[in-house]
Amino acid sequence: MTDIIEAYLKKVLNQKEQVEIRRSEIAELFDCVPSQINYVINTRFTIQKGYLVESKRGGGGYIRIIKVQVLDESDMLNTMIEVIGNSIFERDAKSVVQKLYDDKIISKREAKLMIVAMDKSLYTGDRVTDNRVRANLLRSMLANLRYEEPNNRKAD
Amino acid sequence: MTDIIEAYLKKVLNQKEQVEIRRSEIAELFDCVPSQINYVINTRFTIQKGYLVESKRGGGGYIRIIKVQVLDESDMLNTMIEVIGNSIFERDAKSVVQKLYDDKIISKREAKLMIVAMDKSLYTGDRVTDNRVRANLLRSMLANLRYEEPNNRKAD
DNA sequence: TTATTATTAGTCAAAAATAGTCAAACTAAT
DNA sequence: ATTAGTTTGACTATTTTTGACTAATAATAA
Repeated sequence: MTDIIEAYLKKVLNQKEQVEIRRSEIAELFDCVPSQINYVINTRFTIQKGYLVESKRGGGGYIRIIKVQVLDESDMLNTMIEVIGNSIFERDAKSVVQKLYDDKIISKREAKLMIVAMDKSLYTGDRVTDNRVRANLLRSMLANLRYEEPNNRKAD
Repeated sequence: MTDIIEAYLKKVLNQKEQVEIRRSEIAELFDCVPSQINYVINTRFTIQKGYLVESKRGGGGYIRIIKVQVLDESDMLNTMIEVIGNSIFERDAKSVVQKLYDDKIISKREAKLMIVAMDKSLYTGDRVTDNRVRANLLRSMLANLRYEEPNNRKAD
């Protein structure tokens, strides 16, 4: 069943850059429970496989799958994400950003944006919490740099 | 329905600086309850998205939506820093970043970096703390942009 | 001028309409 | 037999829609 739904979605994505579905409709179409759709998406449309997923709940809700291009620097970024782990000092975080800039993975403006966001003074004041939140932020930002969206995609 | 009404109002605002409506008329036009109009305005025409709303009750009452005019980039950044204040929700923070992107003050990559950094899931889990830290981060990042040379983007 | 009524818009919370999570049960592959 | 992958459904979270009630202003009557 997962394979069938995956194939269906990929067929659509072969024609278009993105596909937008209503979860319950697809579930009905393939006669399965709605959460099956989440399973398909979580296992087959991951960022590693080159897909980005957005969704909205409530009236007019949807799930949108977008094909993205995984960039060359992805491997290096993954390595850095691992190095960051779940806690990082301000000093080390700034070094990571500096390295990205030195390696020309990010622009100067991007580097400065990221560096100011690593500053201790912005956080809670609790060292353990702060290092953890900082790591979360930095990892998320790096993860975001791994891919590029098609530029004709519908704005949200 | 919300999306349809939003699109309608934005279309009018594309031609003019402001739009003035009679709540009951628009509700009738789209066949919805009047308070739906308030919902659209409260969620789609916020100050974070660059709109001001004025209204009057009673005979001849109206709702007026005004596009906020800012002079230049630095002015816009200062305005947004004020709007952020010392606490901001994820949703509103993302609106602010989106607005800066729409106005071409930041690039798409910069916008994405900032938007992922606003995500609730990265913080402590305590709402009050998180909104405060998020505001600190966003204000710092915007303040930083004031002193940078404008980015030289090609085509995003 | 003051009080009353009519005409608007605003607020808030309940209900409805979505999607997400998680773990137990099931199935297939080794 | 064991393990990994899949299916299912109960429960949760988010967003929109709806309507009863409230508040403000204008128009009218006293």
